[in-house]
Amino acid sequence: MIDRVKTEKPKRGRPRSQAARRAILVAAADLLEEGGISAVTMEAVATRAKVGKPTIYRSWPNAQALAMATLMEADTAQTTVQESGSPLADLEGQLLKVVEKFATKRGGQVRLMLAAAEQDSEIAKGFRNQVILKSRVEGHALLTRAISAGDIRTDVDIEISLDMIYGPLFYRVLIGHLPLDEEFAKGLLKEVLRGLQPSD
Amino acid sequence: MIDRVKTEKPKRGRPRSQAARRAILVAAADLLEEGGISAVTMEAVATRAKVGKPTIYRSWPNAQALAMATLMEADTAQTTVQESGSPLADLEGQLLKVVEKFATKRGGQVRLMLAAAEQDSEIAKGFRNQVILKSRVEGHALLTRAISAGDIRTDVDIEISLDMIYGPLFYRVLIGHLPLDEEFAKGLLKEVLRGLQPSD
Amino acid sequence: MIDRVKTEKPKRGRPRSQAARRAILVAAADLLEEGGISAVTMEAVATRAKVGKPTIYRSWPNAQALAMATLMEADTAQTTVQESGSPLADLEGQLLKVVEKFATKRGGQVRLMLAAAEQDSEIAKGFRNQVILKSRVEGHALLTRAISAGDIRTDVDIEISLDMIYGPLFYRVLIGHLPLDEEFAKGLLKEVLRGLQPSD
Amino acid sequence: MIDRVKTEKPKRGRPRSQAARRAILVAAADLLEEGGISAVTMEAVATRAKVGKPTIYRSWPNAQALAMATLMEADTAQTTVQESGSPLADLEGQLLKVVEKFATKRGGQVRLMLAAAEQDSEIAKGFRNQVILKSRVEGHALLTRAISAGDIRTDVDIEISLDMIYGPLFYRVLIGHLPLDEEFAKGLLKEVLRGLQPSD
DNA sequence: ATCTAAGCGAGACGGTACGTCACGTCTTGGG
DNA sequence: CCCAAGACGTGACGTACCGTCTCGCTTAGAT
Repeated sequence: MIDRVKTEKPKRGRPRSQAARRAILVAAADLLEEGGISAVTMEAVATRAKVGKPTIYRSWPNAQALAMATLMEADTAQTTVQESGSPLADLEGQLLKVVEKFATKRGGQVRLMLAAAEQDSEIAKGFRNQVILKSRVEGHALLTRAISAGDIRTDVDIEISLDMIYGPLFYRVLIGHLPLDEEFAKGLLKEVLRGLQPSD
Repeated sequence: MIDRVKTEKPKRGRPRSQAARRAILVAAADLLEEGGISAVTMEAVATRAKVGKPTIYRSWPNAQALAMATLMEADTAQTTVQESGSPLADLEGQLLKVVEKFATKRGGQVRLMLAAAEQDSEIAKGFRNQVILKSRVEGHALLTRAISAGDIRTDVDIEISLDMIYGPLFYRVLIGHLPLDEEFAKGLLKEVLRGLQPSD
Repeated sequence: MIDRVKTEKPKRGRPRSQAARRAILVAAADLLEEGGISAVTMEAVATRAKVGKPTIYRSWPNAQALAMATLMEADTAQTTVQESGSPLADLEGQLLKVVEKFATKRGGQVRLMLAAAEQDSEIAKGFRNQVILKSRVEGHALLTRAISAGDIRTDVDIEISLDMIYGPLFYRVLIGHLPLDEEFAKGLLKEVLRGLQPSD
Repeated sequence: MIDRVKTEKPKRGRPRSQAARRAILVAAADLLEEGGISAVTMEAVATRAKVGKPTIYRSWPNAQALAMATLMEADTAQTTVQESGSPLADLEGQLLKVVEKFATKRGGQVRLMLAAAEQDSEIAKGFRNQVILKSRVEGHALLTRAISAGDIRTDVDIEISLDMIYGPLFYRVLIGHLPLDEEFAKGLLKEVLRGLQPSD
């Protein structure tokens, strides 16, 4: 709570209430948990947070944006990566983290209901980038390091490889035809790496 | 336990109008194309199809179900694959068909908005099975044939392999971080097969 | 009470008409009793009477007409008048009968909800004539006889007098500002007659 | 210091729009005039008044209540009586006013369709009190004054007398068996008074 | 120490769509 | 050849949220 940065704006008038913002996000998160994405209505959030609707609209343009923001908020705590060992070991570690994150009901199914959100709005893109593609971006770095380390052929298409790793994860989360668990993640990685490793 | 099959339905009363059913689906499809999933409202469909709302509700329980049914209906026209050549060649052919199907804006983006539908309802499952998993099921057969033909190692995990093939496709469709095109599909298949083929 | 005399023999196809009619009226009467006039819907009657809606429409043009017919039907049993003693005594007797008839909840309040029915349709007029004005017509005869008998002045306006007698009854039934009971009926008649009787 | 009285309601939130309320009542009145009571539908009123349906429901619980309120509103414009002359003369004046009010097609027939409204709801009672019983209450005062003035016997039952005066009026309005006009009102009053006046 | 602009909770506003109900008509197939 | 069953188009119902707009009040930085 430092945030004491000198802002250039004059910023007159009463500042936005941080308490209100927090209450809104908490209320939205509760509703999300209880009734899924469709339960996060402005009316319900306002009532539960004991906040006026305009106060919500001052910070989020519509209900969907608020829901996404709620999901992203809940996601920011999740950062710790281990960073030790070889790149491929790190990759497996990160994959297991992703599995863990999305294997729970509300951590997975519910938040991914949102994956296919209606529009290409800025907030939707932000959601995708932060919640869904973050791991892929991390994987990109790991894969690059693995190439440098000689663990992977130099001629692989990194983008395709990344999709081969992360695509199946979200495929299972979204479609749910088969369970998403550690065993699957490990098997997947093994199978993918078999094709990526140097043949000699 | 199970209801004894007394279901020789007498089928009394006036039968459902096929003309109405067709008009509804056409209207819904048009609206879907024009304004996306959120344009498929019962009111609009009823008006456009010149049909009473109760007539729609008699066949579909809510707007979302109708939208899904519309997508599934449009999907049944899908041509069956060629079935010539080797299993792996057939697999590539089928993959390209899937790409073609989802690469269009309305054929892809729009219909997959629905991928992450709200509930585990029967209709949602049907949608997933028919529209999303159908290709995967076909792929299963092809992969099995490829194993029999000796084109693929006998010890591969078929489920994981299938996810490695189809997962990335839907990953790109849903998240849209990179384009879904023929080149990607071919490169993906090549990379996947490299890991699956016998080492000799 | 028994009208199930010779319905045993099969009729090989044709006239179920009277049974249907009776079933409809019974169902309508039941619904009227249970939920008031607004409960008498064609759908409910058809379902309860196990009769097709068109069968009802064949006999009554709409739901309101059916409801009125139901009320009229129930009213026809009511005929017995005493016809003894002087005209004025008979008048009091008849008045008490009317009070009794409308003092019950469903016999009064409910059926008179209909008094102010929507239109001047033929059926509505019939209802008014039979259920509401029947007693007034009887009263007309009694008053005429009373004049002949010298119990009432010869110069009274009979129509006004009748309205003075029956108007207050329905006024209380409809508006309900004060109870409709024997005491009121007797007091009313006494007061009215005081003005009508010869002054000498 | 000054004890602040806290009796007033805080009355938070945006106040109800009087413009909307007026527009609704005007629209309802117009529809009532044009198509009778059944034309006063929430949809039609909302459309014509350019008002959202919930705005109407915020003030009236259902269509019937709105229709009654419309009639009552239209009734408040009613001119107060003259108040000069003797009580009995005043009574006649008031009676003629009532006749005038209900003799018109829309001022009478239409508004009295409502007399027998479905339920004992608060709004229905209010309607009865204001539109139908108001004149009776005024009549009560006049009759009491007439007794004090010695124009009427002291032993009459006032309630019965009032019903004898006003009952026939509404009887004719509701049932319509005979016309409601000045002549009738005057004749009625004369006949009633004949019984009420002192015999000497 | 005031002024005053912006934020606050509350809630009414005009809308749109919902899903239900009953209407009165039409269309089957079984008795 | 009826007639029960039930689907049809119509249209109003009353509800839920939407996103916007007053209200009368804080609140806190600028005057």
